[in-house]
Amino acid sequence: MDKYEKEVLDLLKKELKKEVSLSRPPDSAMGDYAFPCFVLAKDMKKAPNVIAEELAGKLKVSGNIERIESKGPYLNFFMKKGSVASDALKKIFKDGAEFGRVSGKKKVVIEYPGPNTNKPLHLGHVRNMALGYSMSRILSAAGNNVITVNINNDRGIHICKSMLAYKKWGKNDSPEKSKMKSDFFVGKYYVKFAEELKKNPDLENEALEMLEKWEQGDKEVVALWKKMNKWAFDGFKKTYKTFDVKFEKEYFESETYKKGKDIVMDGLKKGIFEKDEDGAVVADLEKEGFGKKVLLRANGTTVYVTQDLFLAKQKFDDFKYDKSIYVVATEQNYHFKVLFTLLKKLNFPFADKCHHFAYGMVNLTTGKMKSREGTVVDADNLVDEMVAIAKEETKKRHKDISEKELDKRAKQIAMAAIRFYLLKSDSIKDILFDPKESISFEGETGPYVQYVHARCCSVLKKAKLEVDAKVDFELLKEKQEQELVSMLNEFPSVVANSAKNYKPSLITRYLLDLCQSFNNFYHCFPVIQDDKKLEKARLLLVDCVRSVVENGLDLLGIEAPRTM
RNA sequence: GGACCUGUAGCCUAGCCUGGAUAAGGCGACAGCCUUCUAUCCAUUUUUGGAAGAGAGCUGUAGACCGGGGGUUCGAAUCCCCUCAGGUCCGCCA
Repeated sequence: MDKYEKEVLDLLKKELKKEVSLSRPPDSAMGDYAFPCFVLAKDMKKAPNVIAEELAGKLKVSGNIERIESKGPYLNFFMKKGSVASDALKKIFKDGAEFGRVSGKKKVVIEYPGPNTNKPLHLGHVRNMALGYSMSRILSAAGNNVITVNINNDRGIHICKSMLAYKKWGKNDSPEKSKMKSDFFVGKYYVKFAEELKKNPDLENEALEMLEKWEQGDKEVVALWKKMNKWAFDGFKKTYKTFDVKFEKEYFESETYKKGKDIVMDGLKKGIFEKDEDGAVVADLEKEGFGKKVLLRANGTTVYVTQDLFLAKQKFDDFKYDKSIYVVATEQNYHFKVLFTLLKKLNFPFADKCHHFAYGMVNLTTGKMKSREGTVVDADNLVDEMVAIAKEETKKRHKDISEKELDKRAKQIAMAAIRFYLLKSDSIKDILFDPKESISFEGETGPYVQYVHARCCSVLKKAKLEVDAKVDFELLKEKQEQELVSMLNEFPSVVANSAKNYKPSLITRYLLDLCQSFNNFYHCFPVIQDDKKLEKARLLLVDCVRSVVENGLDLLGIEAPRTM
């Protein structure tokens, strides 16, 4: 709540002797705040529009309130434009990159993207990375100490499948020899396995045998595993660099998959879990609606959820977090519900600090992505393709641009297009990845927002005047200007809301609205002009828009270009 | 069989948590604006047609009884119940 809202509320409270809440009128021309009078109708035994009218007459304007009007059952408050603009723009100008950020000490651990080492990162991981990256920035802006961790699923039957295929058909080939990015090289054999499996179903058993050998520490199998995992990791590293993803700590399933047993045994002792007739340890989650869940197999080995129990505790021991966020697809909703329920049953103090940040699947226009069938868009290929298109578009507009500058701009634009596209809709929803639409540089896209930033920079550069906050704020009296000011003012609460609800899409949405509003203003009124006083005021406004756009894009992991 | 999620103009989405005024944006369609270039002209002006877009611009119009039904409420896209459709999951795989 800002001080203006408080001022209005105080005035109402004084008159009504009770707490009420305000809303926003649908159109800024109808006022800055509105008080719907329905809530008073019963007590006062009067029609809401009568109450509104009476209040409008009774309430005395003061302070920053300019006037009060009744409109039907609503009481609308208009604030003094000059003081709102003065407060907002001065603060934005002064705070710069800090505007919208608050300080705090809470520790948040965020885990993503959790790759499997049997294939390269694909479009699904790209959404994961875009969300994880942006979410960590948003949380950090909202005053959290954010720690990024990654869990590598580097062992298991799926890993053995690509290993087996390489062993059988790889003929000692290597990424270097075949001039392939190393994780793509590994992925090739995962696809190969699936193809061969159709002809020879027995391969499934061979892979299982290999897994057993791996678990027994068979030298040859472990050596192959190390070799192929290194290829996978080397490839991932390059992709992470493209997406600017870094981790404070990495966990490896190969090192933790046997752990968690103690936790389960302890739970068994305390009677939280039970043994079934086959000797497996199970948790009865019928009451919660999750059925019976095996935690230790009859042979005493752990399962997926057991390992995650251990990792949750490990992460807490490592970081003593206030919040632990898992960025994992919605497919695993059930798994995380079970995991968190188990943590609660085990009375871990961090049980209710865990949050599954779920995101929907990315489907292709051609159907569902299946890495086994090779119908995926790989992260690296996607980036390459987008960069190529951005290059072409940029070339069209700048005939004599240097190759180096072109590369830089194209990459900036391509990454913005990808990130923005994946962040703009609610993360819970499945999205359809339409390559054609995603590469469009018109409409609700990252490049559109970037363009506004470039445009602001261009105006500021062309103007001969120095930008400062010593301007006559009363001059910003056009509707478009006031709307911009009030939108800029909202940025901090948008950031807070976005962090609280884990919704990066609120930032994208806000930026689109702001940019549209700015383009409208820019189109209607000249900034650079003979009236230097007005020019100065507008320049400050432009600079504040630029600043907020930059801050907003930063939260999405998108660079704000000075030129495009 | 059970659990969870999603259904909003032709298409893609926002709003749902925290109920409030006319359901907001984008794509596509249609109609315009602005700038430049070009064609028509001896020249100017006007008109018209074409092309490109200010560093990737703007405005307007048409298009939705918010999947359907019921309930709560002064008031429901929003909350509750039922129902239909789509998706995902429910393994001693990870």
